[in-house]
Amino acid sequence: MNEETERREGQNFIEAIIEKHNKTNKYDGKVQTRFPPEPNGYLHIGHAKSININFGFAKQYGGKCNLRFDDTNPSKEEVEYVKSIKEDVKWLGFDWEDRLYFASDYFEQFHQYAIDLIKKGLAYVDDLTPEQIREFRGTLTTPGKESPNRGRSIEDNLELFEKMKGGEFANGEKTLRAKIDMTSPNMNMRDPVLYRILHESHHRTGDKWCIYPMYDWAHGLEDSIEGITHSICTLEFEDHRPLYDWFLDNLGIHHPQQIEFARLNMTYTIMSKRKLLKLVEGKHVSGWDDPRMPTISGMRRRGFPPEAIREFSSHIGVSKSNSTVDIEYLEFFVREQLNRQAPRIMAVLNPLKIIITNYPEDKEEILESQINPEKPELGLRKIPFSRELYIEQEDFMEEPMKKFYRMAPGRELRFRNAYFITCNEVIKDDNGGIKELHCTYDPETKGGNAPDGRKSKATLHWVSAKHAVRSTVRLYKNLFTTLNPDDTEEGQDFTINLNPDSLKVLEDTYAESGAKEIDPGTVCQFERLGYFCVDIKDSSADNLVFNRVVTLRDTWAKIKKKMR
RNA sequence: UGGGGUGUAGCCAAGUGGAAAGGCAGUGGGUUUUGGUCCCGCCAUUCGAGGGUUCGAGUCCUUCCACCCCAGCCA
Repeated sequence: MNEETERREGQNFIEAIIEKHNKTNKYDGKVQTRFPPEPNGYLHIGHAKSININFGFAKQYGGKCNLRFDDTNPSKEEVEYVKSIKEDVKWLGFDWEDRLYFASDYFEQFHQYAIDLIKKGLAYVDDLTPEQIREFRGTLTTPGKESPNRGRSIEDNLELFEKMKGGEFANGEKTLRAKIDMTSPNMNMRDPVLYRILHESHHRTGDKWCIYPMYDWAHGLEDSIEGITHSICTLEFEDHRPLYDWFLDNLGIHHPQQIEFARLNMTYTIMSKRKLLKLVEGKHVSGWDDPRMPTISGMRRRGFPPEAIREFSSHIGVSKSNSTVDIEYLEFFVREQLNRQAPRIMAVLNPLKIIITNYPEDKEEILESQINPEKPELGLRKIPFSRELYIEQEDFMEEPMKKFYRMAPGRELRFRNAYFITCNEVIKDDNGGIKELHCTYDPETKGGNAPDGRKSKATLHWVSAKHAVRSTVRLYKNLFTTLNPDDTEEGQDFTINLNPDSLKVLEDTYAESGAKEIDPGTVCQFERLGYFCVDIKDSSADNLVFNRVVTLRDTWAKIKKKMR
């Protein structure tokens, strides 16, 4: 086996490349990466994968990762996006320290490099219209034709380029193009445009420029200027690599290695910024940070911990195969993290009233329970108990089905942290609906244990009616009903697959009194139900609003489903 | 019918000629004051398909098939 390409098990292909470079000293053992978003939208979970890869490899190999805004197109980019991107990267737990860069900071250098290329006879000013350029480019199977302007003298090109820069031409009137090969089977090599004229002001450079560099021209230069060693991007740029290399080789400047990996796709999720924008503008969601959005800000608001997103990102791996990760895999990491960190409380989403007929009307007790059984060191919380309680409607069946071992007439079972309680009577309303349950408690079982060793088949959560905090709970489901929202009939668009039930709001819910103390943005576990996050925008002291992050794993739901 | 990529379990993904890692999902059991957590067991005689080389092939050669990307003055 070749020493230099030897691979460690469990290693991904990028690590193999980096370690090979380190061994051969291609970059003096250095690793310098960058995360290069265009500020034209909010970051989403797919970007999180890229962020994790770029910052992760830098850290893993003792290098650094820059945050660089690739702001070469003034017509699409906005400061609002710059702000949100910085916030999101930071929240995810990554630090670019003092290395915050903008492509627009390099415009002057790009311009110089363009002049170098012209002087080398490798770039020319073209007068062709956009339509003509397209015609001359040829097709996938037929070669292109050279522009009649391709043979202009270096002097003419220099002069015309200067005039382009000076604003003497209208938008689209001229371009600067590289002189490569109009017959290349790689379309990117058919004299790509380096500069276009855009009389528009830029969010950072204002009206200083009216010519703006194209991605292919700018990106390698940005990487080169910053001393990037490994320029990691997504698969669709694979056939841009020859061009990336061409520019850097012909300029004779520092030449990073471009490496392409497969972007993240997830089931029931749309990942294109353009489409996410459409959801926002079409008011299908409340904004970029709607908790149903796959954006970082949406997930943050939903209550996904950054640790979970990082763990997810590193567990999905890095490869070149186009894959779609099951959204449940993300939820697994969310649960795993939240189980560790979330304080527990009890809350009832669909209340059913219980009256403990043998419990004195005016009596109240303060019971105790662990804040988080995974972290006993956190201690106990206090929970009030009284004669009237609420339990979950789902936890009672008048005629219990097989394997249902929650509450039913005549049954005794444990109310969590409280008492063994027996259901004696079902009180109905005029329509025959269940109004309330009359029960009795066993005072000997305080805390939830029977001194005689009696067992309970189930343990229910409950809330004291008089102490409970009435709150709003928002239940979220997948935003789309289809595995791949882009799968649509001819003439339809992905919004047809929007899930009408992706948001359900419950106004009549009751949480343990301690819920009032929970800070916005904090996630707690509603025992037996799931994880809920106090909404950072809409929650207030007099109206608590919870977002459901994810449910708990629900074995009972599976059993029910199987029996049907 | 040009060029560039990718095919290993339901979903991710290691494996780079010498006994098919791991995670998720699923499934069976144990513990449990959350039908949660945790713990243990099971879950690919086969790697897109065929042919070839080899003592030996997921790995090498070859033919074929499927899927993704490219014809912006977007990134």
